[in-house]
Amino acid sequence: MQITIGLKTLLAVFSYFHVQNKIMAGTPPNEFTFATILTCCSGACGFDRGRQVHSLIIKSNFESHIFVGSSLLDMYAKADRIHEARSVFERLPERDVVSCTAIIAGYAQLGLDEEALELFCHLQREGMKSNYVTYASVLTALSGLAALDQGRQVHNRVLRSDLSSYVVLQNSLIDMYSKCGSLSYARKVFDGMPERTVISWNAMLVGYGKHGIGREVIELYELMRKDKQVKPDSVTFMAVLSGCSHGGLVTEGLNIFNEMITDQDGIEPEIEHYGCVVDLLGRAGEVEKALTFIEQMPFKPTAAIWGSLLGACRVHANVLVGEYVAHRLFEIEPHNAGNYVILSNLYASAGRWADVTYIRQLMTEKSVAKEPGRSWINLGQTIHTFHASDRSHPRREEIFEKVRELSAKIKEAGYVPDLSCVLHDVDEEQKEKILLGHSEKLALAFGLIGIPHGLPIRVVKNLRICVDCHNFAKFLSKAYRREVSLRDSNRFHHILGGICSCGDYW
DNA sequence: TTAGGGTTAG
Repeated sequence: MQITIGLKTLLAVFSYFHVQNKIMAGTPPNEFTFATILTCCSGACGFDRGRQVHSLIIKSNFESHIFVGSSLLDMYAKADRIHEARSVFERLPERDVVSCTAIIAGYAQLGLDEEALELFCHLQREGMKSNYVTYASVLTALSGLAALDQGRQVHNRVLRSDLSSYVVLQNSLIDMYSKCGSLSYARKVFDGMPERTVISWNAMLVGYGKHGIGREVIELYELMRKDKQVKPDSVTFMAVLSGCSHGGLVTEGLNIFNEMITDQDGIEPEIEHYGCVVDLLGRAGEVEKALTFIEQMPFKPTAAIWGSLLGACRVHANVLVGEYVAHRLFEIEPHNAGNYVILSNLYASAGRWADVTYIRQLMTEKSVAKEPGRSWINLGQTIHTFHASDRSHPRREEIFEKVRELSAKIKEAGYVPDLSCVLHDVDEEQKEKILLGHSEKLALAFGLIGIPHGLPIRVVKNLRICVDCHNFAKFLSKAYRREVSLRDSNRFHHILGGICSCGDYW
């Protein structure tokens, strides 16, 4: 990988000077030269060079050439300059499937999913033809949004096109369905595939893992071992180990890790696999064992690994190890608010309020800000997004009324607001008000209003779900006899009858 | 000559 980037950069520099020399020698570069050179300027490191090439392109009057323009906008998109990319796209006198796909993919790859979807729909209305790259790109955006209805529509379009047998597209569909919360559709696509690549298997395994269905992970993995067409790779093991961890299959996970250690498949465990084992041990409450494991592994622990163990310490209320781990984590990630929040929750669970206050002060001192939490819910074709205490929704009065009604009803059933989830230094009444305004609760209340009984309420959150909101959703599912599916930044929580598929560990 | 393919531990 390192070599590839090195070569690419080298090639970019070479091509650049080659072009410059040609110009100086009186041989002007043409559309072929520019389109090629730009593909070597991708990413942040090639951006300066790319911009220089752009000015040459303008001087040579090639900016509106379709191939040159497509590479140019792709170069900007890959350097995280989506506005520049869009403006190149808008200036193109004619568009084709490649230029349209490049800009849609640009938005999707930067996580600007709504913009990607909007543009896809707009260009389709204008008569854009899609090919498999276009569909794969829009499916990525739909996965990010968890927009199941639109995902199914795109699937239907794919089925009506002559692209439906593309393995790549089917892999995208598996991923889209699983990220949109529908494992059964994902499995349908998987089962219907005449041939599968290792990616197809991995996508399905990751799906089961994220949904916490450990048994299916193991069953599918065993099925994969019997399939002579395909061999597991490093990602397969990651998917299986993580699936075991999320699904609570500790022994199975450890066995599979040992199989890797004994090198049965020629795939050496990487730091990520060690990370999965830390998670596996931590989840099982073996926090000290996990710490020893970290100290003995042949890699320097990353923030992800310490983060996993800190999460385990929070769940199992191990303040001693938690404090140690948090400080290792603060050394690596001093500005990640999530870590401070978990340590604060850990202190709160142990009733160490002075330490909770200290963490809050520390966050202020270091000006660590929490990334704003955001939840959304799809109703038909529309995505409704909520921020904390969001009053921008046209049906806000109804929504806030529903949250209050909900809260009162589940309190009767035993729900107690977990005030330790509020880091602001305010009185208890205020804390409860802040908690009730959490974006997940607004989205859940809106789902309860808008989604007919009998259908699951599917909510997506951009961060890890908060402890109080998780508890709230559990009580809601029982009191209103509703199935709740919550996707957070980590995994799915399927909540039914007051019980969550994550086993309260996340 | 242009987009480019899907899966990755907290």
